[in-house]
Amino acid sequence: MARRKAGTEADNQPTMHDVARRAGVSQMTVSRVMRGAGYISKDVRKEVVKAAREIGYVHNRLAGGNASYDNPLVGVVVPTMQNRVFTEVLTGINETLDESGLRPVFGVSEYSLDAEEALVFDILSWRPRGLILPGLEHTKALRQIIARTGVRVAEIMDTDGDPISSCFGFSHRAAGRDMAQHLFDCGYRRIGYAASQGGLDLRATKRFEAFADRIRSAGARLVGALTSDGPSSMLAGRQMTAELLQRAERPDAIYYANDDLAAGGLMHCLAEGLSVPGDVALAGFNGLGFLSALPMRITTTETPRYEIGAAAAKEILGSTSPAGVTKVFEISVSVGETT
Amino acid sequence: MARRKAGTEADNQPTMHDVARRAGVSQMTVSRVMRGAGYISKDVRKEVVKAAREIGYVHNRLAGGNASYDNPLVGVVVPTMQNRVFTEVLTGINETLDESGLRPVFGVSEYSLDAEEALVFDILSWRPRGLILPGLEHTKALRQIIARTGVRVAEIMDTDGDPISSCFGFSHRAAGRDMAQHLFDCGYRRIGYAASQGGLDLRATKRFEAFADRIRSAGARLVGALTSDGPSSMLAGRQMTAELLQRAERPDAIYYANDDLAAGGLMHCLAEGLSVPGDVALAGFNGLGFLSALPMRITTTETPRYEIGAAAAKEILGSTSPAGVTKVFEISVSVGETT
DNA sequence: TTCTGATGTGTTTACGTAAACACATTGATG
DNA sequence: CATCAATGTGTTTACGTAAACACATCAGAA
Repeated sequence: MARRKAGTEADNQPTMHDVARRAGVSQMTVSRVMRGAGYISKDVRKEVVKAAREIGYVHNRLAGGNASYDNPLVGVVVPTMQNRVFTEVLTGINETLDESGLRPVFGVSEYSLDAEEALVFDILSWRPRGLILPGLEHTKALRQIIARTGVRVAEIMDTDGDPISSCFGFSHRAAGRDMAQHLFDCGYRRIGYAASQGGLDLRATKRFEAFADRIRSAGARLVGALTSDGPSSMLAGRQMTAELLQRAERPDAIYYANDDLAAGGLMHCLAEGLSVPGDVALAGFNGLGFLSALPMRITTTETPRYEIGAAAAKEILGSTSPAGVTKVFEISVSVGETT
Repeated sequence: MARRKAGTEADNQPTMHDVARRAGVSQMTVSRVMRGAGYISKDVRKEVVKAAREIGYVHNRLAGGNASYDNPLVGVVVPTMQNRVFTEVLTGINETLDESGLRPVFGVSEYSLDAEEALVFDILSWRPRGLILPGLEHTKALRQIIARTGVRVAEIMDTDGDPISSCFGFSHRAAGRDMAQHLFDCGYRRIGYAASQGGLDLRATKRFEAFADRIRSAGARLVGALTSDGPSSMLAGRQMTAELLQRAERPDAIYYANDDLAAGGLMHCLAEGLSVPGDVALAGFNGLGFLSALPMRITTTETPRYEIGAAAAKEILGSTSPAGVTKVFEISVSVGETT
């Protein structure tokens, strides 16, 4: 039987040797069975599996894992868990990794690049097979350590910038510009804007900058831009909408940093008896599924969250493409209609 | 310099020995600095940190990790990522673990106990410090392996059942019963019910059973119970509500398995011009924050998602309490009012 | 028939860290 | 002033797995 630090009571976990002894084979054979690698005869495999089950052996990846560097962990950093967008990305990542027996180790950066750096240093200590990071902006130290360790990295959600190696996303500048154009084309001229996260969301900022540029160059006016602190929520959207609509120069359309805020805006309108888009048009971002359940539709930009997560995960587990893959996903403005 | 499997090109990651050589100390001293354990003088610490930074060394937990069994990984299984409830639980878990330098490795079971079993076997191969599992129902094999390995386990969300060791949650039967009583006390007598996940959500089922019992024993009638497949969503809630309200015996109150479904019901009512709770009362479950942004309030049961996650995480990292902790959190029916 | 490559199993050793133990040095305590 | 505990650092060794290599056996090809 395997022993462990003297005195650690009944903490003697079985090892491959124990399984091997019981099955009458060598430890190496057990290792091959556990990993499903190499040639193993049906009979031996059955014996080994049976022996392992009988003594309650669980494969220990920490052990040899440091001698062989093929570690089925993938580090994943997301900016927040409060936004459905990232849970959908995570779902795409998780399902794709699952198929290949990889497992995500994750951290939440709360939109802080310094926190992201600390997270990545920590996660790298697990020698992950790859890293999935949000956005293209990172600290210098983070870029350095990634270059030094040579870990495979997939950046996601954004393509406006300089990727470390591969990235999967779309252009937020284009998204902002297109929405501005769309609102202008629909005849709106006094535009409001509402965001959250206190401006830490760099991709939302990119959208807004491109949006504002186009609004102005087209000849419309940005009549108010609010940013709330903290995570985005319907409530924050509702409150900012109320504030925007009380202004002297009242907007005829409002662009929100995301659908949650926009839906909150819609709730304000419902509560106040305002018609959408008659009294004020609302535009969100992401195209989350719950929009289709609302009593009125709002305009939004459809983004492929699940697909981005899945593509990034595939990149990590792929043996192909050493570096330099940039996949730009299609996004499309979907025009809301009142039901 | 450290070498690695011959021929693996520039894949020679530095080791503690390299750092030690550069800093003029022993490998063990580097180990102590990296872990922040043992006694280290300020000067030596500074030298070591500097040397590590210079050569780009990242601590490798896989290596010695198998000799010492104090592994800062915690396995976390959630039934779904589609429901805000679990992302809030995850947030509580993550933030609490973060403070102690632990990291979650997670898996999604999709409400399947067999999938949960497979996930746990996989996660156990990382020799996690502990395991956080949803609910009290698990496969026999899972219970066995947990007993065999002696891994610390915290079950969460539910207290109606027989915990493996410690559990953190509340009684779903009580929640269902209380809501039934509340609706009865308010005078509702024809009650509808709507759920999702095709009945796989065992905790929702417990709520419903206790709810239905009380409804009947109190003398009201359950006039319809619908269950949609797939994850819960506002859209599913809206559709089921439409269906329930078309029935011959039209419900005067509807209980939903969660707030998303209930909010969908509210959207149906808004779209149809029905007054809530005048024409039909709606009751959800969880008390999610977005309810406060809706133009009308619905009744719900407040559950402490974040707190449950945080408590479970604390239990895992606590050296106290070898086993047998059951913490039942308060839940409360919060009555909706029309704004 | 002999050779060859696929199949199946064992032996030896490396992996990089951390525990265990040993041993200075220092400052405070009695 | 001797003793002791706290502080600081080094040496040796264990951890459990998987790579590398070795060596059978066997079927089909040459």
